[in-house]
Amino acid sequence: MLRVTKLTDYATVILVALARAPDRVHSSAELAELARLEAPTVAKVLKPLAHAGLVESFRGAAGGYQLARPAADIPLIAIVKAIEGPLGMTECSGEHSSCEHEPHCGVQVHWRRINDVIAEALGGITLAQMLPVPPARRAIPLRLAPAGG
Amino acid sequence: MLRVTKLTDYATVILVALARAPDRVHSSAELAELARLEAPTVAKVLKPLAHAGLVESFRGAAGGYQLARPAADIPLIAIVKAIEGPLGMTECSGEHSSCEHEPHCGVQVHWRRINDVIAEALGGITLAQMLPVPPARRAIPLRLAPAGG
DNA sequence: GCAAAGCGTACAATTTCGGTCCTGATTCGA
DNA sequence: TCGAATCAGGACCGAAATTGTACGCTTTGC
Repeated sequence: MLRVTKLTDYATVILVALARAPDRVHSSAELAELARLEAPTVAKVLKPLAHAGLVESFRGAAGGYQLARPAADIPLIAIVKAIEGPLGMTECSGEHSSCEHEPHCGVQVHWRRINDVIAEALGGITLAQMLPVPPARRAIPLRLAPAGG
Repeated sequence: MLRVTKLTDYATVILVALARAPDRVHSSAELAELARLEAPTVAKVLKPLAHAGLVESFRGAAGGYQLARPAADIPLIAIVKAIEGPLGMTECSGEHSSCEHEPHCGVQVHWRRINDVIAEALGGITLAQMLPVPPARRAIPLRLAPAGG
């Protein structure tokens, strides 16, 4: 387990589709086709993404969505946070804990550090690194290190 | 979100309690008191922990549980796996994926790598690091400052 | 004014999680 | 041998989150 939700998974697929044509505006219906997902589901995912400022939305006829920033400037942690809210490995590792066991728990401070470790790991991966590699360049090993290295 | 379940959280608390007296056998009722949890819940957590070989169980009267290994040899990833099963950030990042979108998904290979990064992060933390005070130095009063580096 | 497209909300179905209980199996002591 | 203590394994139920869908409203372009 320890998994992200399907919505977060979908979000990455949709954002990858957007990142492959960053200059165009895609309607949610078009994105649904590209990502092979149901249109209402795509719309549902795009809303929090727009709220978080990861994509830009254009209303009205010929409207749609577009990446708000270059894919290399969108870390994975931002996507996860946009869909699932702030990272919190346990009840008490978030901002304000409501755990009654806190006084005699003794592990919450450690979970907070683990939280940071995970966040750091997710922050080191950008959307650009999720893009499919062109077949001609597939021989180059994938790396999780920040882009530019 | 991206959180572990409460059961996993409980498991760390219970294991910490065991680690503070590694030589003694604790009944589940005793552990429930130490961890301030309900006895049935503690029993439920201990079962998969014993299955995973993290704790040793002794049946019969005067039976109970004991750490199977030193706390320093129990990485956090083992606890998470024992309670929640194999790590899988997404549907398709596990061993065998059942995701129908896989052919045109293009991100599953990246999620697998992310999976590894998280596993590595969780593997670098041991139960010993979750202890409030090293057992050997229990006589020393609790201090907020780091103990000598 | 009309159509296209996003926005917001609400709702039902499914799954998972959290917690409890019950019935056996095993070991120790009288 | 009998009984008590304790773990083992499973079943069960309620609560919550996830998932997917639908409806009505607002904005924009022609």
